[in-house]
Amino acid sequence: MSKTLNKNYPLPMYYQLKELLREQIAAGEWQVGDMVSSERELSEQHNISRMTARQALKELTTEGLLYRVQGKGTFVAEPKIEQKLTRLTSFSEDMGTRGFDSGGRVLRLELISPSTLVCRALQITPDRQIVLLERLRLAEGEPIALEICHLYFNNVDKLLNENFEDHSLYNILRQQYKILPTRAEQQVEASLCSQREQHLLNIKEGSPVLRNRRVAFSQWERPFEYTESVYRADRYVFQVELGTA
Amino acid sequence: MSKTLNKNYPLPMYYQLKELLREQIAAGEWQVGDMVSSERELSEQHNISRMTARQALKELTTEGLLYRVQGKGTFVAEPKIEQKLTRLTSFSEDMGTRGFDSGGRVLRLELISPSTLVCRALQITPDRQIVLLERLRLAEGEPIALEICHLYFNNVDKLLNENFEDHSLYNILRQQYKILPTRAEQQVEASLCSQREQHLLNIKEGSPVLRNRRVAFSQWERPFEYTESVYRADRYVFQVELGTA
DNA sequence: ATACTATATTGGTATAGACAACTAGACAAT
DNA sequence: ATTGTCTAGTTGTCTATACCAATATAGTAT
Repeated sequence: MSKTLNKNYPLPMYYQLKELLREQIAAGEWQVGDMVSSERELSEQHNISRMTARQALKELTTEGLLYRVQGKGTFVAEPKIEQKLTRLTSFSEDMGTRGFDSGGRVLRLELISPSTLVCRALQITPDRQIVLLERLRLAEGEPIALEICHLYFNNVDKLLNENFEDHSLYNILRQQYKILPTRAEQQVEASLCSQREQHLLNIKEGSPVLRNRRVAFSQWERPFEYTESVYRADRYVFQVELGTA
Repeated sequence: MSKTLNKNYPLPMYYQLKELLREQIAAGEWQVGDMVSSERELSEQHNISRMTARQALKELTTEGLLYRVQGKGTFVAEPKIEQKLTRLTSFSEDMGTRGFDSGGRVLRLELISPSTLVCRALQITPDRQIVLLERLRLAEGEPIALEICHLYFNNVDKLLNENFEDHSLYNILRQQYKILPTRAEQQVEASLCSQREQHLLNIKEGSPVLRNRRVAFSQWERPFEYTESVYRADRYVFQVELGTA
């Protein structure tokens, strides 16, 4: 019994158990794919009925944090948002090449003062310092997108020592900084490329591009990332699912 | 007891009840906002325990078909997809004008033979006839998008008599044809406008546009709509939410 | 080795009942 | 008029129990 739940206190038992499980998973007690305690184990450990433990597990399942297999157990699921966000960029490499996405040349990686736009997006004051990360994304060796990330959280300056050419940003955030992306708001629009973009993306003057602005939120509903991306229109299609997801 | 559930049959009771409720709602037995039977009513009507009825209601709630208010009851929710799809176009009219969206001039409305592309999208054979509906969407009197819908379902030809200038397509489909949009796949890309689009949208030659392809599915997982839209890039931003759905 | 069998464990379904929290309306007291 | 109180009806939480269905494992028979 690692941490007793508070009977007869404002929050329902199943809810307290949900929070506890969430914490334990965030703390790395179980990794993605690991089996968490079974319903019967939880009910004995916390002195609650199996149906109550079950409710907690079931709700965490519909929230996408866990998945269940009859006869086997309940397991920690792959984070949903990362799937969706990477599925976006991975749509760039549908032209034959498999795997080695997440590549890209780092153009800038530095500590800067945020613009007012970025301050609003990240909900911070202008006196904070943020990390700017600019990358050129490649597919089959060809440039396909220009991406400018603005990042802010505790100890964000440590990011300056990370290697973004070999590791994905989100993996680093999750593993080193305990930041779990859980939600994102994104806007997409079309426009023509600037001269700088034209050169970096290796396209003709006046070519159309897809412009992408994204604010990503952590498990604590804090915005930690504001990213502007520019995609070559001739190599990139933005895919959206509405309804089920 | 309108329709008895089949005890000891392959499908669980709560699942049968879910399906029954879905049918009753689709049949218009309850309208959006109406209160459906209470848990105790359902448990008495169908001779099941309250918890079983509760499971059906709760799952339909997480699926977005119902919503519940403690102390009041369980109610029919606004269809989710329509919210999302209309939120897209309604983003066009964020520039002051409220309300009178869904307007637009009908340019074509006729029965045609589908192209192979449309056949694949709608999962039909080329011998079927589909309805083509081309509309110019306006905001503040200005053209903002060109939209070409391809529609196929039973009695699709009746659509030729509908008035699309005053009523929304999805409202007509739901009320007259019992077709509930439940899911859509959508692709967005950027490109330059064609000469025809340039004239209709009243933009300059070589202007960038957002191109949008959408396949929408009914409650029976049948694709009933394939739509290609072209949006003026200077007046339209595509908004996406990732994660919370 | 392969196939079967028994058993234990897991989640899935279902029941019956209890009490809490909340809503809305009726009605009385102020 | 406002406030308080009661009541009936609703969903929310929780317990205790039982059995079913799918899976994993160890042991056994072939």
